[in-house]
Amino acid sequence: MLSIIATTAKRRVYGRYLLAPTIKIVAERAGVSIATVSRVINDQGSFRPATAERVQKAIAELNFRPNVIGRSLRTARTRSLGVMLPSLSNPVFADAMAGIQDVAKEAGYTTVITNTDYSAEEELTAIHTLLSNRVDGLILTVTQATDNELLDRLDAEKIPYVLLYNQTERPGRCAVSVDNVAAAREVAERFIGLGHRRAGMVTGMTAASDRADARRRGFLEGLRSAGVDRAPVIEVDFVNMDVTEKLRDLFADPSAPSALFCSNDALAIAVIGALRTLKIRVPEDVSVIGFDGISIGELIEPCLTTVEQPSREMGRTAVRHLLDILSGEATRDMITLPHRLRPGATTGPVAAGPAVLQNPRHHS
Amino acid sequence: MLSIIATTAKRRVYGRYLLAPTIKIVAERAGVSIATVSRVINDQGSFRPATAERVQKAIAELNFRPNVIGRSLRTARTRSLGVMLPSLSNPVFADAMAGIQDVAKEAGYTTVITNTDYSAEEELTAIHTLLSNRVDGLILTVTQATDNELLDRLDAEKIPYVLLYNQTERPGRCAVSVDNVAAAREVAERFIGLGHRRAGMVTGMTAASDRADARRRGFLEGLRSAGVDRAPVIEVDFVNMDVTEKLRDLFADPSAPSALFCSNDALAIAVIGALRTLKIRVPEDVSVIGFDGISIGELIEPCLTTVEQPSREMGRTAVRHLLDILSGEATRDMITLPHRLRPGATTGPVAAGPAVLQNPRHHS
DNA sequence: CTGAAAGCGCTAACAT
DNA sequence: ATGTTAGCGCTTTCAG
Repeated sequence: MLSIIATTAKRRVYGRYLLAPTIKIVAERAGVSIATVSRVINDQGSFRPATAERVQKAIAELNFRPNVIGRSLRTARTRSLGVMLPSLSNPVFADAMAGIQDVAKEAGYTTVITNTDYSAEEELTAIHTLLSNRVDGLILTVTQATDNELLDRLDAEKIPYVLLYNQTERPGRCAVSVDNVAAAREVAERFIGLGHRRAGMVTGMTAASDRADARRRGFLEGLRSAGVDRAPVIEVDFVNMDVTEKLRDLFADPSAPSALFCSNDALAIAVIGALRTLKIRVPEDVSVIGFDGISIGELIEPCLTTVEQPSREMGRTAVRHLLDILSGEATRDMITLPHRLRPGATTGPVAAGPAVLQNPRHHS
Repeated sequence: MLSIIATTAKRRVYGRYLLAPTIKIVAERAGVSIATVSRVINDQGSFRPATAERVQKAIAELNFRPNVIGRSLRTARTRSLGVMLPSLSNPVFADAMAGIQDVAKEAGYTTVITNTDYSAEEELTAIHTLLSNRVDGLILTVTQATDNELLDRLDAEKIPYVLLYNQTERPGRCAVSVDNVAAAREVAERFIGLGHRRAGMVTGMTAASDRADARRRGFLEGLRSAGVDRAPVIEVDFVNMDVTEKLRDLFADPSAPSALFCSNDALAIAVIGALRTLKIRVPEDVSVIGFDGISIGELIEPCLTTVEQPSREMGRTAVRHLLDILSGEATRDMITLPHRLRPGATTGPVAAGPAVLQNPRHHS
């Protein structure tokens, strides 16, 4: 099966593919031992400049690239990081990934990436894959960080990881996020400040996102502090996009909200689109605030009011923290980065009359 | 330095980290040889069901994950694919990456990802990294695919790769893309059909993108076929965003274009923003067409007219093709996927009067 | 059906 | 300053 035909020492063939030169080939060509080649490659130990030169020459001529597989097997380190994110289609995660790469590349680490499509089940297989590949550490966004068997197992096995976007009070479980609860509270305060008394929330499946849940809690808390005790919260599965129907039902009610907080920007944009379909004007009839601060939000019309989180910087921070942990230089703690309520044009004062649909089912 | 303390056979420690169990530990626990464990893991060769059961039990109890590093070293295959893209911040590449992952994951391949920030120099180091990691194949978007030493070297070393987005006539250099020239020609025809005679193009650095160059050629060709021989082409470095100044100069001319083709959507969106700053209305004063079909385009106001390319499907196709090549089942050829001129609201008939700035420098 | 053993490419301890 | 050698975890002949 494995047909390695050594035509010459330099051109080894595996099936139809050329096999890359090894350290041994380099050693032969340079007339030194493989140990010396290794020393030169890694610039450690001692060797004469002249020797190094011969080795470098052989390396260049052979187009030799050290096989990190061999190195990893020997050193029990791969200099690679495993990244698990829900999706790359949502710019908030793509931006975070860009930040992750910024720092990882800089530090000489490779990134292996997996996505879960927001499924807790996929998380299991994704992590399994990453760990089979013996990544040195993990950057993870999980559906739920507080009661999570998977994370418990990582803890038990002492596998270094940093959560990204997730927020948890579990001691020793380190994460990089904004303060979702506080941010959502500010959103409520903003609505109240604009005179809204009937405010609601549209959230993705809270079961699939502890962030969404934290934002809901903060929002309701904020409303409550202002004496608003009841607020409709609708959960939409925006993969299947039943947003319009859910909103149609919501606004059929005469006491429908005059302000909507959406648990993320992608959702907010979908909501604004749905409201347009329902002939409900933003912000004249209903104010909308999103969460994430993806750059699209600034480009749509009207420009989206949102809670901005520094996604790229969060990615960078997560890797820095992970690398600190790997080098034993860090205590495992939570890092909270500052958010910012970014003003836009989807928010305004309460409308004179209610935004209720007269005959909801008749609107297309 | 390397302090492996074997407290028991099951809990080996490296520094402060637990070392994962090996096939040898599993073998001891199951009372078989490592060869048998290997057979069971890979379900090949023959073994008694009862034996397999004991092995599986040991695997489960130890939470054993086969070390793919060891496997890769032995088999000279990693079941990983290297992906090199200019950036993940541009949704067009993030979408392609999502497609890449769809198929790679399905086929049991891991993806290692690197980005080049549109720099040809970074391409060298990125590929070096990927190849040092001995990925089985590469998916690449390069600045320039036709005269490219790097690709020549990959060819010489018989390293399997598939280009994505790049389009080249070089035989044997396989790539997945749309027909950029034809698509751009259609854009010109559309403008002509709307009555535009003065059409221009805004393009990213063509040196950094053979796609941009192909689109420019097709566009000019299309105009020429309609008897329009001169068209301004302005190149902008949209990383540094000098778009507004460049456009201000362009529209200072009384014979300024009434239609602009932008070489990609991110640029088109920036151009529309800049035009707004300059008080030039889209589409009343100037029509705009982009390229890519990123989903943001449909959300901005006015909704962007653009050439849609099936990014996610392109990513999927690239991986499928690469896997075919890896298994020797494919000829190395180009795959052209269909594009589609997606209608939007940024295009309209020629305005009555010219869109020339009266006193350009005085506009903010 | 199972085990013993070689060896993938590399690093690092130990010689010299 | 350099060479020799063991062995990282695994697959795969080759024996039995």
